[in-house]
Amino acid sequence: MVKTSSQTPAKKPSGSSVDRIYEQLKQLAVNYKFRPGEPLNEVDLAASFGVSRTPLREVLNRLVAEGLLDFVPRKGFSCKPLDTKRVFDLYEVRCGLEMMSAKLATERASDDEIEALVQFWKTATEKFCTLTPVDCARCDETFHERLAELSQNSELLHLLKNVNARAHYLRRISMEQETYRRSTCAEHQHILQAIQGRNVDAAVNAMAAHVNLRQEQLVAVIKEGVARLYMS
Amino acid sequence: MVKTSSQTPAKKPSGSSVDRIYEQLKQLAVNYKFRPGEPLNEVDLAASFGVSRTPLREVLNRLVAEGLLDFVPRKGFSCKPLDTKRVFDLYEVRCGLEMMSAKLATERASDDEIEALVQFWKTATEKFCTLTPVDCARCDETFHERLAELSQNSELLHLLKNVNARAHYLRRISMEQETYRRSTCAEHQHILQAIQGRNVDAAVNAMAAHVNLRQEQLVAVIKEGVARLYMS
DNA sequence: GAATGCAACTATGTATACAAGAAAGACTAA
DNA sequence: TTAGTCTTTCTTGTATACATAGTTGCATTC
Repeated sequence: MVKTSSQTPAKKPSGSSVDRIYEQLKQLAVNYKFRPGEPLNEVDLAASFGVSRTPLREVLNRLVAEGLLDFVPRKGFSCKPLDTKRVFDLYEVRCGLEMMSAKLATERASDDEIEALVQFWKTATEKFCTLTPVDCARCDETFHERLAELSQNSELLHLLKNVNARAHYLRRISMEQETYRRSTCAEHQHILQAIQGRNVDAAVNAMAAHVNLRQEQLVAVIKEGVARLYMS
Repeated sequence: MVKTSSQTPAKKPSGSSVDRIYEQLKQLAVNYKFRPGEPLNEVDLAASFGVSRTPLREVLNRLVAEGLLDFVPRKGFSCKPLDTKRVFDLYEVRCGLEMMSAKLATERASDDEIEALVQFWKTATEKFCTLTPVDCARCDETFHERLAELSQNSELLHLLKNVNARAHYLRRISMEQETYRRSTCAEHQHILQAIQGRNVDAAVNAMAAHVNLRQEQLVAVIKEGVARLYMS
């Protein structure tokens, strides 16, 4: 059972319950605050958010559809387990989507849009190595999602955001190694250079190399990572 | 308002309500039995399924997360509109996923698995041109999903199923032109030959050509299709 | 001591009631 | 007539109650 940030459930401010608890519960899920496979007790969870089971279950159903939780009828909701195969598959799909993203961004983004992203990453780079792994992960995520926006394909962006959410915890693990924090900056710059040069193949290859490196790393450290899940 | 198949809501057989109505409602959504943008009245819809609003809303939330319906707080659920841009984006993403699928299947499927798919399509081909457009669409969908299974990547398969569901109605439109029904058989065989020859590039290119052809056709006929949506 | 069956308990599935926000309509005033 | 506002009605948001399936633990029996 996870404690929510506020220990006093007696507050119910603005906006609908569903809106409020959706984001909170999603954060708990993507950060694996529940142990993999852990069954979620609806009554306890609802109480910890200060709502009834009805809106909670609506949120849980959404998260199941997004692939962030599991559900078995008459058994209930549970945290999605993480195993090597799933990590591999997730990153393989991510790689494919990111390659599309790089290709389309190179073909479609305006010079100004590219320049804005370059500036964003230049600013990020300066502080990147001083950030916590969690903030690095978030920063990295933002970079990739802003890049996907340049593809001008909202369906692609949506899918990539979903995959990124599911890979969020993995990205955190990845960013805990200083080596990878450091190489991220160079690799992103490499990708950006290819896009600025309007070189589709170079951009796609740079992106593929970037994601594949993480995939290999993650599959390698996943056992340690999974072990750590059980400690937290 | 859409009438469900059973006009007598007084039956409640086995299985949970959610399980039962999920599939039904999904079919209504993917076949655009609701007009694009049409608001869904929860009370009426629940009554037509013979259930209360609680399980209905759980299903609706799932379908929103799957991208099959829209939702605006305090306004409710509505059918997702179809426009040219969305069709284009959807097929562009589909193309990318199918190319991944073809690549991985070529690399990973066993000879037996490929042979089974070849046999499946040989059988399908014989009756394909005599089928209704709806059955053609379903058959085509099955082919692509079975191919995706050979990629041995369940995340890819899951994403592709989702995209296929959202494109289901478009596929039906596509299959209404006899030209496209006919060319589908040849193109699928072309893809299968490349996979059997373990020629990754050929398989990917054949798949890309296959999907892109539909994309172009659909973007062209989408106005007519959308008009027809309002007639049905 | 192990296994089977019963009983109490726990958690999920669904209906219903009520609260509250939006929409539609009616009435008044300019 | 038209704009504006008030009222009524309809729809959604959420809590709660109850039904039912699943689980646990204890007792009885072999």
